[in-house]
Amino acid sequence: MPSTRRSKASAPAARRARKGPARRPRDAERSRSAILAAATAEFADKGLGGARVDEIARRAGVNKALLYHYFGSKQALFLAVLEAVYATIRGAEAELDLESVEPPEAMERLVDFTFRYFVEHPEFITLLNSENLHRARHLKRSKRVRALHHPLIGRIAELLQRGVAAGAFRAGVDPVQLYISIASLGYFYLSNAHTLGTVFGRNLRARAELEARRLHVQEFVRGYLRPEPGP
Amino acid sequence: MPSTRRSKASAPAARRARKGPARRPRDAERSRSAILAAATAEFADKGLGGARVDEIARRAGVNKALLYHYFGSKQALFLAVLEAVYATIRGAEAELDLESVEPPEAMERLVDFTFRYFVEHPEFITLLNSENLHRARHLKRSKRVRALHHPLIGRIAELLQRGVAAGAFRAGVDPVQLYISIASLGYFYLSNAHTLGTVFGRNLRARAELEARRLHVQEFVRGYLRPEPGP
Amino acid sequence: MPSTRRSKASAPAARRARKGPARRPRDAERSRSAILAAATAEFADKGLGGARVDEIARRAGVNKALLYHYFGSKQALFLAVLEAVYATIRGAEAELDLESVEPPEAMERLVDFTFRYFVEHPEFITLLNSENLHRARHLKRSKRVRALHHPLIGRIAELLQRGVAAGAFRAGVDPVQLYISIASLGYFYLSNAHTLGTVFGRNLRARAELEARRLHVQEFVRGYLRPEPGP
Amino acid sequence: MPSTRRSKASAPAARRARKGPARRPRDAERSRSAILAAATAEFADKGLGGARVDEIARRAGVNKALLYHYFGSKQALFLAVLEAVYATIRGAEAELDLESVEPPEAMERLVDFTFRYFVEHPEFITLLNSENLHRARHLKRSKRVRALHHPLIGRIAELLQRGVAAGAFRAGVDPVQLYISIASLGYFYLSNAHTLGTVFGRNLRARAELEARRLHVQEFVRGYLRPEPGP
DNA sequence: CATGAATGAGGCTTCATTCAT
DNA sequence: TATGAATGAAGCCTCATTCAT
Repeated sequence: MPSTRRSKASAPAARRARKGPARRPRDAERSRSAILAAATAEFADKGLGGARVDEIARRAGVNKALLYHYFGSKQALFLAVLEAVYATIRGAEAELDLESVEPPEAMERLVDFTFRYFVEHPEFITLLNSENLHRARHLKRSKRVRALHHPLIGRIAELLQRGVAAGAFRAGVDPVQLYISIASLGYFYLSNAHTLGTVFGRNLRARAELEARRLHVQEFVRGYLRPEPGP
Repeated sequence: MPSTRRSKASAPAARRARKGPARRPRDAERSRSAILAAATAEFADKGLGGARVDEIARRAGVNKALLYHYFGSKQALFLAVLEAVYATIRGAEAELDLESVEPPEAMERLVDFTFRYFVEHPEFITLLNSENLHRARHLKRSKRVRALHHPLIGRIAELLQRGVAAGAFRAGVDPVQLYISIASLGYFYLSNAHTLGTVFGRNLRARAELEARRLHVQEFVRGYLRPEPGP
Repeated sequence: MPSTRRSKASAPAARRARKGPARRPRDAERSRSAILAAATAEFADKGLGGARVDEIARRAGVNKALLYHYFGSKQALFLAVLEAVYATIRGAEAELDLESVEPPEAMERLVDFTFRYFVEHPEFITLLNSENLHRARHLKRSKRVRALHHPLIGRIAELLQRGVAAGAFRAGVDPVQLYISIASLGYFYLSNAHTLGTVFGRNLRARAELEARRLHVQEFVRGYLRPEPGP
Repeated sequence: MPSTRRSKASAPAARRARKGPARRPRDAERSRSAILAAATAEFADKGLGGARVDEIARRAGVNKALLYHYFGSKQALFLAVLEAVYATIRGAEAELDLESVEPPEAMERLVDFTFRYFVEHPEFITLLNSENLHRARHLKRSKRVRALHHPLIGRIAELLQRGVAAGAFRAGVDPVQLYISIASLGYFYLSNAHTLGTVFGRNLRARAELEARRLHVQEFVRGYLRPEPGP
């Protein structure tokens, strides 16, 4: 019949004969997370457009069809990846315990965490760049993501208040602007490390360069937040 | 396309008759720059991977084969675009005349120029992001680009020196780090405006938001550069 | 670059080396009609769903991409085929010259033409069945097709009038109903020849059976059109 | 699906305890007929090629694997559907009791039944069209189906004889041809209602149109069967 | 200089079917 | 009896690139 698929043949025997603990154990949860991990890597490496569904399935060790079974489409998978990486960074951030130390140290912690997180999670940067190229089309469909960011701004606002009250920080700083600036100083450096490194003739991902940058960023934020000298 | 085509058979004859060997000496240049402009727009809009050669040719009003005739490949065209946008921004920067004003004002000019340039040239941001996704593979092949950046750093270094000497700036600031930071504060805000806007629930490209950001960046840089209070 | 295609290699030399008059002579019109012919055959053979674009391109001797270049999509190609077959049958019908003979003979001509056309153009039947399975979705988009059918009904109406006036036909016959009935008697027999042949144990496409059916249809229509006997 | 599933673990135990070896003796039958009903609807809606096994299982509220357990393949299921619909129409036909009324009325009943059955069972038409597209490949494998049609022709032959004897019908009519014609006049009208409706600009499935067609068909058959006027 | 015709090589997605429990 | 997990084999469509004129 023309419009129907032909039947298959072999392969199951071969699979059964493999070694030990059965490679694909019909564990739905494991398959799902393998796909998500593979997709994160692939999307981070090549962007949404450049990523290949074939490659994601291969990396995950599953059939392409299973990927569609679980996630529906390449784009839906991309959104799932975005939600996952956002949840991860915000989750780690939430454990910083900024409330229990003095404002200057708390701020230093936040700056350090942010910079180091970007260094250690380059996928975060490429994924967000890809999403921005697409004008946040996917993220806008997500309800989970916005909820993740309210607490972050709340904590920064509180930290600023404490610092002002203690005479450690200048007054009048918008917490959203500040957070964006803190992120900027690390994000842009890393996101654009290849072009900046090329035009300035430096390897910005070298260990010493990274450390120098981290200190510069710390000093930059600290310097800005210094209170105005009294009259 | 209609506007760039001449009527069927008459024009070429007229052309050939004009003045000897130079055949249509202007049209070649015009086609070339039309392609470049179209490519800039298309690459900026969709990234390198997402851009379509068909679409570039269509926007330029020329045949696809002509595009290949002039540029050889999509990637070579992309590099030509990158070189062009770098040349443009560095050229504009060079006209800032930072040397003829006091250091604080010169710095303010530089910060303002950088921020406004990014706002007014969104293509610059997307193109660089695309090139970074590809690990600056194209730019590394370019000899012209590195040469463009030497003067920039030199001028910033000189400006810092003048400022320190005048007691207006803190000492010990690396001009490369500073330039990267100045760029960061605008670039990241704009490059990630879609995702940031989504997660923070603000339209970061609104006129008022842009102005607020510009002032924040100015203050951020100024605050950081303040000299340490004397003992 | 991940998101771009790799370059090709050979093949053109092989093509040039082939025999005589260059198989693909860059003749747009010829390619178009080859595709249309191949598509007609393939759609007729397997239906819209069962037809394979690959197979159509193969039958037409062109690349699949060219097919998309000319027709846009499988469905648009299907509509082009439908329009072509409708135009063909209505065109042939228009040449019947029903006006110049006596009504009974004219009617006989029309019935004969219709039956024979279906016999000789089995693709017409399968294509229409396919389109009906899809609820005429494609045809509804066509503006050309409706215009083709106005004249047909007009001519049948006129023929009926002439026949009634001459005392040869009964009065009060709706030309649309009549046309549908004439078509029915051949169409259904042929469209369902496989199942009818199976359940009745007869080969309905055998020459003798076809001839018997044709005569039956002629007699059926003639019998129905006989005027009521006077009181 | 929810309504066909029992609560998690309790039900099976209760079942097993019921009365020895018969485990859930009714559910098997119920699943089977649910699948058949779902398949009938899906095949009728989309044709054999367009129907989706997933969708059939979903409509039936069972797992796809169960469908394969019962029917073996999509094609075998299609044949089961065909056999079922043939059995249904022939069964209904058998109850017409044509023998107990005068020939003209009996014929009218047959024509009416046939027309109305097609109107009320559109699935019958699409299923047969699909099977004919596939050249009756499935039906040919069925032994049950041919047996269903012998009686039908026998009864029509008998009816014709009675009618001729009574002077109500013309002589020399082949019962198979007549049956095919009766079916034609309704089947084609309905099978091709979408394309005919489109090209003639009428909604042939509107109630009034259907009634007009039914009367036309009645009159068409009656008119044809009128005896020739005596000399 | 310029073009329309043509194509090979994928890319995303779907689907009938089987496996392990 | 019944299921959720898994897959090989296409199917439609796109795209960078080349050819012939």
